Amino acid sequence: MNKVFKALSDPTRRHVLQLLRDKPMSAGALAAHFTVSKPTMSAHFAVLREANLVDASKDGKSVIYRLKLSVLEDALLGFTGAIGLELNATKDTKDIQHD
Amino acid sequence: MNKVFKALSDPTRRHVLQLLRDKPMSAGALAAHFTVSKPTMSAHFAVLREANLVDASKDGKSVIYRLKLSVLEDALLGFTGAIGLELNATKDTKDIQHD
DNA sequence: TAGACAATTAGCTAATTATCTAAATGATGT
DNA sequence: ACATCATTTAGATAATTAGCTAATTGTCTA
Repeated sequence: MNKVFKALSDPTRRHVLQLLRDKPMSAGALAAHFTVSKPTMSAHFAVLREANLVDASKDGKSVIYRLKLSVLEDALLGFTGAIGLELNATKDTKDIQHD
Repeated sequence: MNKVFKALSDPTRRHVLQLLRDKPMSAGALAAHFTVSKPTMSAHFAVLREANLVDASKDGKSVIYRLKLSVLEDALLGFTGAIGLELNATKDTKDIQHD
C-alpha cells in the first residue's frame, strides 16, 4: 500500500492512470500525452508497475499498459477505512461498461 | 490536490491522520506514537498543514492538531472521480460523532 | 540481413526529502 | 525574572526522485 501512495504522489503518474481508465494503451501512446521525454515516462511506468497499479504486456513492438483498478481500489479503501472516512465503494460496476 | 497526495505519500503522515481521526491531539501526544525525533515530526506536521489536511491551534504551551476530514475527502473524491473509480461517499456521518 | 521503430537501461545532474542535533521561541508557574 | 516545558527553526547530511541524453534491446518488414 505504501508503494501505491508513493506512486500516486506524482501528478504525471496520476494522469497516466486516468488515461488508462478507459482503455489499455501503449507506452508510446501514453507518452504522447506528456511533454517529458520517453525515458522519463518509462521510469514512471516502472513505478506504476512496481506498485502493481498497472499490468504490462508486449504486443509486437509495443508494450501495452492496462490499469489494475482493483489494486487502486483496495489501497484507497484500506486507507479511507483506517481513517474512518466513509467513502465506500458502491461496487455497482454493473452500469459502467469496460468492454 | 497535488499537495494532499504528496502529503499522503509518507506512511508516518498517513498514520498521523489516522490518529487524528478520533480526536484532536497535541504535537507532543502525536509524536509520542513514533520513534523519530520531535523536529522530524514537526516537519511532517508542516507538510500536513501546507496540504491543508490539518488545522493547528495553540493551547497554552501545546499546539493542537485537528484533522480536516472534508479536505481529505474532497481530494480523494476528486481523484477517484477522475479515474472513474466509483468509490462514493455515503456521507452518512450521522453515526460518527466528532465532538 | 539491414533498417526502422518502440521501449527500456545506463549514466548523469539538480532538486527534494527524511532524518538528525543544537539552538531559538514562546507560554506557564514559581 | 527565571527555570521549565512544548514546539519550531537552523543547519547539516544521506537517500531518493524526476528529469535529461545517449546507448541498448527487441521486434518487425523490406
